Amino acid sequence: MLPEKSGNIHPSASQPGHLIMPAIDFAAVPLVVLNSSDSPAERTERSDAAANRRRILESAENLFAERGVHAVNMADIAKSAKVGQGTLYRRFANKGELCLALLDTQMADFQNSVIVRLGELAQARSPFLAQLDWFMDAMVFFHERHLPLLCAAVHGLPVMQGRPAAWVWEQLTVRGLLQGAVRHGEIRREVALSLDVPVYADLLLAPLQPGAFEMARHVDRYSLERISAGVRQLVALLK
Amino acid sequence: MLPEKSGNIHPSASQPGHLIMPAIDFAAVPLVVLNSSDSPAERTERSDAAANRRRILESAENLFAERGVHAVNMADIAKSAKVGQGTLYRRFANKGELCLALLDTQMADFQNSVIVRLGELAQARSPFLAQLDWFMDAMVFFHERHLPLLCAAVHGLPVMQGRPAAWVWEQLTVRGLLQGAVRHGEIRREVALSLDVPVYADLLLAPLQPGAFEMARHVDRYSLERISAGVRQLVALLK
DNA sequence: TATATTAGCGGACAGCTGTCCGGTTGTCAA
DNA sequence: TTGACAACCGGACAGCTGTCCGCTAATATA
Repeated sequence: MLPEKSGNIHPSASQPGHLIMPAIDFAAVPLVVLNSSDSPAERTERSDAAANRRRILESAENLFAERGVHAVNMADIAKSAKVGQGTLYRRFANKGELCLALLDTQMADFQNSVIVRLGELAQARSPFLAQLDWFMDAMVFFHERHLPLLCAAVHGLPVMQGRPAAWVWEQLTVRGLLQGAVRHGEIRREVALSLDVPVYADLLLAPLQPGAFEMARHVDRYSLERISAGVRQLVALLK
Repeated sequence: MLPEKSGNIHPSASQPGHLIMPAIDFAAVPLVVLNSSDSPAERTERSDAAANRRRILESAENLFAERGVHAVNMADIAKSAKVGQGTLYRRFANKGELCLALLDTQMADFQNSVIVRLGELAQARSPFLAQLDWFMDAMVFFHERHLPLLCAAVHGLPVMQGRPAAWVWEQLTVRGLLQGAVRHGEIRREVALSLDVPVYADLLLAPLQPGAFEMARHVDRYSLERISAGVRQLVALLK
């Protein structure tokens, strides 16, 4: 009767928890990190279920690489993973969630490189805006690389409830770097006074959203360099 | 045999041609307009087909208003319009195209008000950046008003080929105003030198794309005023 | 008005998505 | 080790989307 007895229905979609979340307070150090995985609150996953989840993700990755994301449907994935459709849908409520789960694993690698690089820049006393400049450039290339999966993810999600974990991380990172720039006086005074940091962070990220990015790349045919330069212009304008 | 004998397969989706396209050269007057409708090249529509199209759009609009866009499917619309499904799909290849067609009619009204207002501002010798500021604000409220339809449109489009006419108009208008600002020296020199007008136009519009806008409104819960202020900040930063 | 041509029409249908439910298997406590 | 319970499994199925194809009706021509 109680609909939410055991928490979320599809715990596994984002369960592996590769993604490392920045801490709440970015003021001093923008990338203090928390690892949300292995949360003791969550019951350990049954071994057969874990094996199935691994096989599903592997199969999906292979099929996507073979035929392209579009040409693969859930039944194909289930068959290739030797799993019933019901089982597949238990773990991933739809194709969008599956894509997001795959993205999470890719994103984890990206995150590591970002953390390393931002750490270096921070140690070299690089301004926050320089760090943000580098980050946005890296993001442009990362989104390009995973554009098909990103598009399939948003398209496959029947209704967007909440922001996927990967995008929360991006958002928090940009906010943190912007906030750092504000506190360190890297932004010209008249702008800093009226700057809405959370909103500006989203304005920086909006062009990288699948819809906008797809349009820019495949309709307007902008090069990655041109897009990156444009986005980083938005950073430079704050100086 | 020849697959494109008679031009496009679904001529009626955007056929009514309410949308008024700006001329190519925005340099002097940003909103010189061309009306693409009643093109003599196109064969006149058969009367029964025209009646059906009108009934389909009416029915869709009513059903959407009654139950919400999500809860209405193509079969409902066909039944309500007293038309077979084959007929419905002949005019609108999918729900997304139907939504875009409905949006076009809404957009036409919006365009008229924009043209009037920008004309007034231009006559009062308002700077281009002031016109752009007003335009972006108006756009925020317009997109808010039609957000469900916009979301359904992009979601219902199986694959995005080309930019919908309505968005081309938005893009050209922003580009035109930006270009005007550049030519009239309204932008500070060091920015103007490196400003990529087409890309910057898309950066201004990206936050209004359904995906980003939906996120800003319903996940981050930013008010319209806050979003508008943020977007207009992007305009102000050029000064 | 008669006829040919062509666009339009609509029901049937195939493929895909996401759900349901009876049966099965792992996990925990005794 | 054993029993009880919860989680898991997977095939069947219902709903929706988009296509196909034979039939109908409007338009052009004589």
